[in-house]
Amino acid sequence: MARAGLTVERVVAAAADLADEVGFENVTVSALARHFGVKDASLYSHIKNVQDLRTRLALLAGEEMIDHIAAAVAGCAGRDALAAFAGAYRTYALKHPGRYAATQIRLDQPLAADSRAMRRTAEITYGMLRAYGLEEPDLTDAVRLLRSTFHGYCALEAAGGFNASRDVRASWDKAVDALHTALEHWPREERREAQRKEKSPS
Amino acid sequence: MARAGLTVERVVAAAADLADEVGFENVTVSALARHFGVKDASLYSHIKNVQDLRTRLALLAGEEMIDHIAAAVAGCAGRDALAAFAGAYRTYALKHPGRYAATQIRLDQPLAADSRAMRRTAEITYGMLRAYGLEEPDLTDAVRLLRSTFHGYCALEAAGGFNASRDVRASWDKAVDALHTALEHWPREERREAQRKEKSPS
DNA sequence: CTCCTTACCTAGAGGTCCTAGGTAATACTC
DNA sequence: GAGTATTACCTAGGACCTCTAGGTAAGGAG
Repeated sequence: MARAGLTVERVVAAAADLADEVGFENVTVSALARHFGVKDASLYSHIKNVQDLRTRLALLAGEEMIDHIAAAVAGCAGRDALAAFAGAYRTYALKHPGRYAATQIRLDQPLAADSRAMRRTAEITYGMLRAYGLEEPDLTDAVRLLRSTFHGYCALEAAGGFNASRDVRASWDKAVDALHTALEHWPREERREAQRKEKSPS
Repeated sequence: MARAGLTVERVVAAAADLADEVGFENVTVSALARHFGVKDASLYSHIKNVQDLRTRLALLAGEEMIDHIAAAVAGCAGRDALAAFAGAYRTYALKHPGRYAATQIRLDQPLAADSRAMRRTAEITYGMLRAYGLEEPDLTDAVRLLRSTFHGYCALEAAGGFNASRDVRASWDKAVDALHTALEHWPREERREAQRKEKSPS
């Protein structure tokens, strides 16, 4: 009986491909075993359990995605960096829906939670935003806004949440423009007070 | 043998509560049957299959959520309406994580896809945005931006995606402020051209 | 060529989804 | 209240999934 030559890396890589094909939630040990022409029990010498497989897949996808984004952002600043980041983010999410879904699961192992990919993502995001001259806590607020919008948009688009009446790519570009505007006119305390006074008599 | 008195409505309602307890993806026919003290096969006279159960749950949650939002937005306009919408959205999503997750699944039945809840949500959202004087296609773009940010933020927050270093509620308020700013300074074609000229010599 | 590691196996328990066909509790009719 | 129709709920069983325990054989190291 010829061996399939399984290793953790090959198993996780195959799981990633499978995730992009059939969806992250449909990545099953059995399906993976079928893909290798092997019994499911055989995979348990390489992975601890399904949870373990998914965590490894999430880490792989996280690394891949931030590499992709970092390459796009390199050498850009300000609005260009934002557009590059956004474009690379959406491209990856749409091209690799299963891997992208994997990046969104909660990693309960605290060791995995601050992986290299996590730290790099934070670095690049905060670095990109420094051009807008924000300071804490506004910087964190802005990061959360960007992450939310990017993730929400890609999740909705991938789930078919947008009807086809308007080009989805065009809306994305507009959203990125709007975020750029929001970052440039970031609401600071004095602005908000002023606006509140302005509208209070109404 | 005393009957449990099952009906479709009771089953779906119990599924909704179960979803909020254990998460939408963990709503299973078996668990639901256990909750009623009944064999799983018995539920299949009330629901077609798991997919059917989830679709019904999604429709229920969608109705509930838009009712909650509509009540909050009633009588507000402009920035207040946006804040009320956002607040009600996030409140519901955090209070009913399972139901909220249900609202995000893809409804493949075209009949269910434009349900009453869907149409009401669209009405209320577009109505809220009319105060900003946008026209198509910018209106659709703005709706997509709001949906994305709201959904993304709640999804990330519910998944524990934000660390506790900064108050999550405060970030949310800032994000809503930023969206308001973005809507007021919505990037129109002439603005973008002007900005492009402005920065092109750099 | 032997030994050791390990890739892969069989067997089996337990959970989930779902169908087919049956029994009994309720509601409806007279 | 007796007979009838409806349906809530049952048992039995197949298919697929996760995961454990313990075994066999393929490959490399000496």
